[in-house]
Parts: sequence; structure tokens; C-alpha cells
Amino acid sequence: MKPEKTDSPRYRRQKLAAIQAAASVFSEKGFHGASTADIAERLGIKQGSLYYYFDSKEEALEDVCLYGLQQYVENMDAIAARDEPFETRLFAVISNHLGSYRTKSEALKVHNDERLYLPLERRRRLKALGSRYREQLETIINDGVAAGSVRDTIDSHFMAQSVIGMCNGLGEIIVRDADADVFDLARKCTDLLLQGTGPDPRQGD
Amino acid sequence: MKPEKTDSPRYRRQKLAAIQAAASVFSEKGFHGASTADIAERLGIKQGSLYYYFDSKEEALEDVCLYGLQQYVENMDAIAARDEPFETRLFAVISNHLGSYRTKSEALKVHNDERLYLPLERRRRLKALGSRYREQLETIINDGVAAGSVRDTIDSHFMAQSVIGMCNGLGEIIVRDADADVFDLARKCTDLLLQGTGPDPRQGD
DNA sequence: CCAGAATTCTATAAAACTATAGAATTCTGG
DNA sequence: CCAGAATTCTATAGTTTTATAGAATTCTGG
Repeated sequence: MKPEKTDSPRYRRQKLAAIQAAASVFSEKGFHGASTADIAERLGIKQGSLYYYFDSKEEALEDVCLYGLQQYVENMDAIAARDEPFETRLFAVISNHLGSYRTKSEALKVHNDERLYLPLERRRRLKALGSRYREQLETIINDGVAAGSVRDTIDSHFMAQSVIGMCNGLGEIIVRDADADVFDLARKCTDLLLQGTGPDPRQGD
Repeated sequence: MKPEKTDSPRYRRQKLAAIQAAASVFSEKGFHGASTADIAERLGIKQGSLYYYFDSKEEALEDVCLYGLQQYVENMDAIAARDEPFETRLFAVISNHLGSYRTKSEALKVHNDERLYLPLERRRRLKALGSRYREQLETIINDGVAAGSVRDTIDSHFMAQSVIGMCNGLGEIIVRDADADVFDLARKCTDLLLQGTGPDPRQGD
């Protein structure tokens, strides 16, 4: 018979630690490459005890992905709701994305790389969060077009995907290099997207 | 005792088919999630027979990654060697990158997502190819700065990583959506990088 | 068509892994 | 400090997996 679970503070703390341990191990070895023994060891308990916190390895993956995505998407909601110029909001979006790589890099990486190994049913909530993220970004871009800050030849779906891809690419720098300056990268990235690579037309040549 | 291997045309053909089968299975299930039985089945032989073509599952992964990367890097060499304006070469780079997602998407995806599971020793050649790719791209960007096509405030290392990330993000569109027009995406992507999102300064507002 | 080489098959050893049951230990409130 | 609840441990059943050996089959040149 399974032991009873609770939602005591102690349980909650250890469950969070379990999610973080799983995030760490999954991000290093991948979902299938990691064993439940690896996760338990990182947490400091025995393999079998891990099942007090997760019903299955798959559930652990789902929890890690949700953990990585949640705050990240909530921040996006806040940015999309603000009434600010396009440039400011784009910078906020990129800062949030890159900043998440610093603070929750492991769980976010797991979401990006491993979520497809979840069966469709478990992926539902993740999909909803991810779609919300992309839609909010598209809305911000469309608002930029409406306000005249963005050329109307820009396809917002294409651009949203580009921004996300770019941030994920830069995320690799951030994860690899602990000294990388997130703020500076976000600034450069925003600048590149706004101005392009061409010589600044506002200064003569 | 192991059977003898040859380099007959038949062997070569089947080895290539084996690499493609492995690419297909690895891209779908991931390296650790895929079994040698899965690969053999896709190839139409039995699990044990696969070891006639690979000494180990790891070797199969290495072969797949090299297969995915090779032509892609060679194309980059050709582009970097050409004497063309920055804009033309950037478009060529992006077309090559996105085009590879269409023609060899599976092997390239495997390289991107699974290569880190190879032990360092096996990753050497891949690393060399990948570095060469990034360095060639940085050179192209630096040439662009020298020629005045690119603002000198652009950090070429940063920009190379951004371009690669952006292309990988768009690669997801290409892989997911068989109807996506690679040429059109490459054009939009080049345009975004060159011009940025801002209103075209050459037309009044 | 034959002989030897090349390719594939069958069978299996050895190791690793998930998940469960029930015992043991640790924690908590009274 | 005690009783019951919460947490962790031990042990293991049942799969699955990689890799190898040697037999069987298929191909090839002469």
C-alpha cells in the first residue's frame, strides 16, 4: 500500500527540492538518459523513496516543465498588459526570456528539450502555457505595427518565432558562460531586432 | 568472432541507410529513448544485425551527427570563400541553414539535440566542424563591418550566435510544417536582420 | 553451379531500470 | 515521552536493453 501524502510545509519543501533535483538531472542527461536513482541521489534519498513525491518518472518531467514555464509566462502576461512603447516591451520580453535562463535555466532547458517525450495528455497544460506565450508576443508585435513602430511588412508569427529562437540561442551562451551579462545581451538583442545590422541611418556615413 | 566488414558498394549503401534509419529514430525518440531494436526495425533487419554496421549505439549517434553536419559546413565554407556583398552572403548562410532543415532535418536535429550525450572523445570532430561553422560566420560579419555594411557596434560573436539561434527556431517551423516555404522564410529572416523591425527610413513616414 | 566471402539471423548473457510492497525510522502535537 | 502520522528505507518482481557468438543464409566471381 502507498504511504499517505500530505501538503504540510515539510512535504512542500521537499517536493520543490525533488523538482529541482529532477530538473538538474534531466537537464544534464536528458529524460531517458536519467534514472530515478540519479534524481534520488541528487536529492539525498534512495531511489524507491522518490515515488513518495512522484507517481512516475513521467510525472516528474511534467512537474519540472511546469515549474520552468510558469513564472516565465506570468511575466509575459504582465508585459503584454502594460501600456508602453513597442521598444520598451520588446526589451522587457527579451530580458524576461534571457533572465529565466539564468535563474531557472535547468527547468527551462528541460521544458525546451524534453517536453515532447511526454504523452499528449500530460502535455496539454504545457501547450496551453506555451501558446499563450507566443500569442502574447504576437500581440505585442501587432500593437507595434499599429503604432507605427514596426514596419507592416513584418509577419508577426514569423517574427515571434524568430525572437523565441534567438533568445534560446543566446540562452546557450548564458547557460554555458556564468559570467555572461544578461542585461547586456538583452540590450544587444533588442537593438539588433529594432535596428538591424545596417549602418545607423540617423548618423551620416 | 565478428564477421568481416567490407567497403563494397552494397555495404556502403546499407550503411548509409542505417545512418538514416538511426537519424530518423533518434530524432523522434532521442538517443536514450531509442533502442537499437527500433533502428533495426526501421531498417528492416533484426536488432543484432545492426552491429554489423555500428560497433555501438554511441557510434551510430556519432555517425548520424557527422552526416547531418558535413554538407552543411561545406556549404558554409563555399559561402565564406565567395567575394560577394555582405547582404548576399548573409542570405546564402541563412538559406543554407534553413535548407538543411528541409533536406536533412532529422540528422541535423539529432546533432543539435543529442550530441552532448557523446563522450568528449567522440565529440571532437563534431566540435571542430561546429566551431568552423561559427568562425566562418563571424568572419563574414567582420567583413561586413569592414566593408561598412554592418554597424561597428555589432559584436560578431553575439551576432553569430543570434543568427544560429534564429535559424534553429525557424527550423522548428520548417520541420513541423511541410508546406513552409524555406526561400520565403530565409528572405524574411535576412530582411529582419538587415533592416530590423523599425519603419524603413528610406521611405518617409 | 560452386566456393568462399559477405550479410543477416537466432539465442542469450549480463546489466540496468521502473515501480511496488511492506518494514523501519523520523517527526509532530498533546 | 507517547501515539499516530509522515517520511524514508530495503528488497525485489518484472521488463527492457546492449552487445556478442556462432549458425544460417544470401550474394558474387569464375
